[in-house]
Amino acid sequence: MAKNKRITIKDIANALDISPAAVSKAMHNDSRISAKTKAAVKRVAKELNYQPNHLASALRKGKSNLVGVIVPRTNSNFFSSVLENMEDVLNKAGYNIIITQSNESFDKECKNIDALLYTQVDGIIASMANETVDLAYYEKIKSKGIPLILFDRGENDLNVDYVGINDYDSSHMIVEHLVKKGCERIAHIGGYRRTRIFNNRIRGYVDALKQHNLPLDESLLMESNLTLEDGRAQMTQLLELEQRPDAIYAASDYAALGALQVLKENNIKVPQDICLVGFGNEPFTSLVTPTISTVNQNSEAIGRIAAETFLKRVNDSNWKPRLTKNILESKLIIGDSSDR
Amino acid sequence: MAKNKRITIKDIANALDISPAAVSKAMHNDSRISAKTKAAVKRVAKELNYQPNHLASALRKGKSNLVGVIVPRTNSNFFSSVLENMEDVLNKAGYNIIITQSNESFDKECKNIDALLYTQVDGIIASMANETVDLAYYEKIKSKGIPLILFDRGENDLNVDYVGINDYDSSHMIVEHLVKKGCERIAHIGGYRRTRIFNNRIRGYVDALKQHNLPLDESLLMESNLTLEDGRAQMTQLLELEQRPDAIYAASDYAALGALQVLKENNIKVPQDICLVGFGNEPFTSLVTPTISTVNQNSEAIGRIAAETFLKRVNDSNWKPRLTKNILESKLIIGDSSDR
DNA sequence: TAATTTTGCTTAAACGTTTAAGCAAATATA
DNA sequence: TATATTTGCTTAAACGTTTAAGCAAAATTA
Repeated sequence: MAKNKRITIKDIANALDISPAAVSKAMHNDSRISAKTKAAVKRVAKELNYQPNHLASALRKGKSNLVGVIVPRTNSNFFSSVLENMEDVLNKAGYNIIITQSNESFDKECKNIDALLYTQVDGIIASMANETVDLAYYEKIKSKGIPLILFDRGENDLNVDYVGINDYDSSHMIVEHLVKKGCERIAHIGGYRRTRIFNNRIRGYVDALKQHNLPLDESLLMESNLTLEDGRAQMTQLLELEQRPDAIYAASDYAALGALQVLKENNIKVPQDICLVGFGNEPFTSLVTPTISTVNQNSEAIGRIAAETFLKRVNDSNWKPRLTKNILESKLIIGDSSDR
Repeated sequence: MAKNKRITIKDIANALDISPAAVSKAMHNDSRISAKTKAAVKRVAKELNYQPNHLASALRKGKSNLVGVIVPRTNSNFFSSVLENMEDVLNKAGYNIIITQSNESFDKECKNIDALLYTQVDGIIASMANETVDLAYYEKIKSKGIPLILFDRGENDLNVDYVGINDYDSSHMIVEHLVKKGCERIAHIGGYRRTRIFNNRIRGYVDALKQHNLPLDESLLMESNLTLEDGRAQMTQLLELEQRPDAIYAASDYAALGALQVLKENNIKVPQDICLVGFGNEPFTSLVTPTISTVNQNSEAIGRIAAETFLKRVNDSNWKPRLTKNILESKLIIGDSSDR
């Protein structure tokens, strides 16, 4: 087997004694090529084990059919499900995706953007790292004139397409659920306000309390990175209060799990003594005892719609980027941790 | 801002009234270009916001500096950790990675391989889908003359580099641990034998029993896909036996968790009545009650070493692929589920 | 001072495609 | 039968880089 010799369109042309142009057209089923030639070309291509060179065609056409995707990390159920659905839609439209992880680091995110632009992707679909505040790198994407679609972790100031759930409403929904269960001192283990989605969750929490005439106790509202350890620390702090909360709403399932561990260690009954709700529908929420109430973020739809939005934009040559929000329904999944 | 006009090396050349070749060389710090010209080129490049075109340089150089990676799915802790470490090593060497998911489907895997070859990746690092038996597509990679590195889920018959842990020894280690805890009827909820790693785990289990003079009871050795549901079903089946097992060794943490749920539902005390060990070190093993004993597969090292192996192969122009196994140490993590 | 080497560029071709333009032969139309 | 149209190709240029080869000017050596 010829190992180093790459088979090109020219080899096929030579074999059939026609021009490379004819081969190219035959491959693309050009109407000006005879059925006979097309068949011959395809036969020889298969015989020689021809593999089209993407680099050459992309260079010539000025289009790579590659879409760059940036996610904080792939290892949550949410992101991997988003990716799977995104890939499905894009593959069917002839695109391949390049997945990169920012690991929540701003630096890494910038490097990823550079690498993707360098690879000449036709567009970028991204969920921003928690750290990211400076938007210059994202502006760089826009200035290249390729579509930029944000999902889950977005930023209004970029004025691009956004796909996500309504965090404000979801928060509202959770508080409402807890109030219905008779809770009156609801604590919120939230994310940092500088991240839009966490800010919205906090706003939803605050407004829902107000609506139900519950006082806002600042000691019950805390910000953190929402890791399991953060959840443990914040819960410990909450238990030290003179007036303990009767419900915990954590803005991530990991933080909720941390809180649950501390509650169990202190022999506090969940949900009898304290109700608990998380956010994100991580698989483990249904695996632990008690199962944790949580919010499904509709990852399938987010992935699909983000991909479809990209396709719409890339096919509309005179689209000018502007803030276009696509807000999807989220769903409260009631587990044992708040079902009393 | 010029939106559609792409800045090329020619624009820089024109601005400075030098040749494009000089610009290219200046960018690459060629020793035959004066420091003055280099500085000017870099200044103008920054001013014009020049972005090198990867497609053109890759085409010309016959090297894309892209590595394709195929994993069953990204959403396990194991694979995302492998990916993170792989990316780290490869980025530092000037490579970017294209991650694709097979979703355990043979069809999808073939499509992924085609897409990667089409994108002209310089090599492929893969962990095979469970479904994959036919190796023709992997042979296709080899026939292109680019390095193919397998990890975790490999296949001896392909005769390429492999990085993974010693599943046989790990199994041995688990059985030994259970025997030490006084278990005598150890069941194995295993994967299908046709997958090499699961076959090795079964062999390790069987041989370890023999070594400890324990009888091999065929009703205690079962094969499945190792999902949570499989774990539940198999555990239920095991409880129906006249002679129940006193220990369960599941070849995946998910199956172990399923088993644990059934045990708890039947008020069987773990580890007092039955010991339980899983495999894979999924995060939830340390989150549930009792924590599940499991095996750490050394994902960081696997990722790093797979990447380094690729670099070695790609830089050695007269390397001929042959079976080269790099077997790493695994580590038993003893949780409450088998610590009695 | 003359010969040699080094420096700093330029020219031109190449990578593998695609595509606009063109042209002869075959076919259809008048 | 003469003209127009369609069919089925070919030619050549282009996409944006890199690089081998070459050449004049400057610097070094003899």
